[in-house]
Amino acid sequence: MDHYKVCVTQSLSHHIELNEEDVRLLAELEEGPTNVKKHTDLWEAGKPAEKLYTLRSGWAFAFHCTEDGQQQILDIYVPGDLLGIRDVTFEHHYTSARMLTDGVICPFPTERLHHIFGRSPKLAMGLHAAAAWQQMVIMDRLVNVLSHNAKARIAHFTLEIYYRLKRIGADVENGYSLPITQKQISMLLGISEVHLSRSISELEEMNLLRKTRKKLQVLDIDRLSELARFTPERFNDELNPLLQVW
Amino acid sequence: MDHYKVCVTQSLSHHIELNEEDVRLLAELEEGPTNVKKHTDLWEAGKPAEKLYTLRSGWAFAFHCTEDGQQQILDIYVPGDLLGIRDVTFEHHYTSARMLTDGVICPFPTERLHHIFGRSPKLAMGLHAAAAWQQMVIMDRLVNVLSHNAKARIAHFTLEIYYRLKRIGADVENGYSLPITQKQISMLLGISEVHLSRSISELEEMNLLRKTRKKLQVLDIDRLSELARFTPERFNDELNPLLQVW
DNA sequence: CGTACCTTTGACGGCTGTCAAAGGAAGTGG
DNA sequence: CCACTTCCTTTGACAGCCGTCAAAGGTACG
Repeated sequence: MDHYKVCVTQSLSHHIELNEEDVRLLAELEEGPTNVKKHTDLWEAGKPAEKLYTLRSGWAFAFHCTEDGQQQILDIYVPGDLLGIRDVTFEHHYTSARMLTDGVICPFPTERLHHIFGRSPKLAMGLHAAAAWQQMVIMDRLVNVLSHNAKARIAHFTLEIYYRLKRIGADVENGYSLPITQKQISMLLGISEVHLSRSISELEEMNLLRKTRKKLQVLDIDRLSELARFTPERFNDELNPLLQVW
Repeated sequence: MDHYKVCVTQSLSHHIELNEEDVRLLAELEEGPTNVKKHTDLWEAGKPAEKLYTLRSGWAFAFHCTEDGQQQILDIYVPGDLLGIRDVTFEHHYTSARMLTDGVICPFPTERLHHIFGRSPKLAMGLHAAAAWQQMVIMDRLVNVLSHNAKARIAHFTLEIYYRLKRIGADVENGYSLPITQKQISMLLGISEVHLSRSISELEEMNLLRKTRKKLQVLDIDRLSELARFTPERFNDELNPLLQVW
């Protein structure tokens, strides 16, 4: 059986080793791949949390709507990410989520999660580890915003995406595509659109990176890492060996 | 059996309903309550993640040490919190953690977690839900920092602690004790110590809250909530009914 | 080809950071 | 119990990073 025909296996294989039986169980539970268009809503804040999704290809983002109609970007998803693990243990969605590009998703109905927990402790642990990994990324982003100025925040963001894409085997050496607007980046980083534009220009003049409308290239990873105090070891997501007992 | 003799039951009972058997299993696995002094280190960044802890009483915090010897506060723990769920799926601790006050903790060895996952899907789900709840709180804090100025951040922080303490049955109406320094609060909120002090004064002049050295009192919860765009429903942590199948 | 959206640039103001010092509160040792 | 030290909080002065407003230039899309 081709493991990667089951979408969620890609996400979980970062954390646990899957055997044939695990893959069979997941295949039973997961719904087939679905094509989704750019701007498709995956879920909406306040609605029941009925599914989680594997993002097989394409980008997506999570957001809040503020009362004045603006949307506050909260999170960004790249191919291979597991979407909605946070929301799915609550009765209602905490965020809304929408596709940034065309893509392929594999839905996984919430109520089938208890089959995972009931029939395969290892898979349950893998899911839990994936959630913990996501929490670490968010924590890392919080630290970034709490302690860095605009240029360092941009450097950190650049490297976070760089390593997340590298983790799923993408070619990032010659720049990676970044299908979000500067307005959206500015919200992720807590700075204004205008100041973001200026700060990116400064980083380009320093020869640290180069950004075009839809692409971002890392030019000097060492100086970027120093500026953002970014250590990629955090992204190593080996499961604690104390938990690997099966 | 008195459920609350097993510390971790208090934390998990927010998310799932525990029966006698669940409590017995947890009692088997948990180590007994231990008194810890103020300033005691619970764990250290980089070291193996060997235990998670229930904080039965007392306050604690998680932090990073920066190269210049400063410490960046990342998270704050109140009585009843489950400490280290994030770290425990990784081989090494991502953060350090230290007691803010004297307290009582119940250690839970990491390697026994697989007994939870192996023998009780419900408890495993409860643990997972507790982790997801913590991630929601962090996300909420990230949104706070991304979109609010100093005064609104302080209002948000005030309310976050208010509702977290209320959730565990503390009396918060007449003010709650807050055993952390303004320097530490300023790091949690991403503003300078000096500016924090000034902004608190402004909030006091507006009659929204009152802060003394070790106490914080909410005076006008409606206006505070409006200022911080804080909606306490997020802190309702009922498990998704789609997952309650046992 | 025209419109809508995205990015850049300029000007200006203000929120916030830094430096410095003073006043309190708490903890320590005699 | 008091003197002393240390830590915490507050206040003032000043600079600067960053937000807002506005408009122009560029790009994508129908």
